[in-house]
Amino acid sequence: MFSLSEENYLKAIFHLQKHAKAGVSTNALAEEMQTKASSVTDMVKKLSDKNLVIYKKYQGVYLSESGRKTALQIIRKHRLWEVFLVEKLDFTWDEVHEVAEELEHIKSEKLISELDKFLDYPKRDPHGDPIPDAEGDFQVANKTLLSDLSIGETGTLVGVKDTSSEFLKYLDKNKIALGKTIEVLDKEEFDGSMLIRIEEDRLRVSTMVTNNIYIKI
Amino acid sequence: MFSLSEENYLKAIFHLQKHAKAGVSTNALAEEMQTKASSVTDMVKKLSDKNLVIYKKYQGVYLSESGRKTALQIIRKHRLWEVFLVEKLDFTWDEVHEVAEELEHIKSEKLISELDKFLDYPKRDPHGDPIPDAEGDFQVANKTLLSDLSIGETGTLVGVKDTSSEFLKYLDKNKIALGKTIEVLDKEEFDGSMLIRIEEDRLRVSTMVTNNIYIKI
DNA sequence: TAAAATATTTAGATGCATCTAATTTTAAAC
DNA sequence: GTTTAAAATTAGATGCATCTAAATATTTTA
Repeated sequence: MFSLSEENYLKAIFHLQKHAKAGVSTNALAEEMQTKASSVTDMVKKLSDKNLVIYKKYQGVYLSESGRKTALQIIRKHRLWEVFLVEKLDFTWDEVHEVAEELEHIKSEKLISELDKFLDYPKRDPHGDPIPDAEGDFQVANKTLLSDLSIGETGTLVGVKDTSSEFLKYLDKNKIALGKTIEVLDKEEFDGSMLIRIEEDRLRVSTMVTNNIYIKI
Repeated sequence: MFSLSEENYLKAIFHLQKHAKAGVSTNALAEEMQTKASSVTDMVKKLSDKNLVIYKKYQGVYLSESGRKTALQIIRKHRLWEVFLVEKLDFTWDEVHEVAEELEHIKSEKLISELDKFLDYPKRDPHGDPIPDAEGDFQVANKTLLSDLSIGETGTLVGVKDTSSEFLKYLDKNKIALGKTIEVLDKEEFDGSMLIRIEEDRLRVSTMVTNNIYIKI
């Protein structure tokens, strides 16, 4: 069907498209894919020939409907494998990404539908991100960044924005985990840092942290 | 570490080496890999440069110790994934091969050791083939081809040689499965076909069948 | 053992994904 | 609104795995 590289580009465009107002720029894609702008141009042309993206020279790139569908299927696979690794193989949430990056490219409809069933149709991956269903539909959670809460507000931790190993290990160390209740006790005007309560614990966290934690109020 | 193609060549050489008395020939490898002899020569040179095989022009190719180890690790992964697919994801034994061909190339030590644990350290795959351990050691079963049994002899079905979907479906249809007891009731001198008893059932089978079933007496 | 047949290797080309260096287009600054 | 800076594209090259066609070894056959 599609090559490894093509699938990775589609995924990258999908992720960048969410945050961008206009089309995804060549440079942004090059940064995301850890490659050169000229390589991006080449690949984007190929994806355009296959009608996976809409591309006009110098105007950035957009996913087509079929490109979006394909990207969502890859993301579905990635997140299902992450659930498998954590729930069945005792991986920690900071260890799953790399391996899932490989597993997501295995081509078998049956494999994924059976895996989904085996995991009992999970709705979210270990980082709180929604898992698209076979049709590509998924719940868009109404979530807020912790940094946007005011003093006195309380919510549940439903996801993380930064999924780097370093950040996740920091969270583990401080017993900050999905599903826990967080209350904002104080907020420092100067640097935006917060004093928060997580269940029984109190903790001061910087904006590096509060900007990467999603809360549902 | 090694490319997809390199890994597949190592595996192919390993399988052909078992049956061959001398080195594996270029043509045999080309046949196994579904490619041209010239492509084989190129790849074999590359593997030789990496000390994975021993190769002298026109003399065939042998796995080196490190090549053998690598091949066994790939086979280990392939067979563990097959067990997973059958036992956890409800695949049938004729459906697993293709998917396992892809899964076997995922690169993660932890993934495989955890999978092994999750499956409770299986010793054989769904076709009865032994699963090498992390060191590459595996049990060599004392098994005989069904075609080598004489009238009156009884044994247990411990493996299949042909793992094609067609053959496995034929076995399923006739309720011939791993672990079942088989008795040779009669053998036709003319064409080698046999009348066998499998548990309660009686069945006449051709040499196409008896040459592809392994029995432990 | 010389000729014929078969097997294997070499030489040169292709497609894919990538790169560097040079060019062109667009956006920003003055 | 030119000029300058930044972004994007093109042209041409590289490495990998493969191919075809031609050349060379080896094995078989007469």
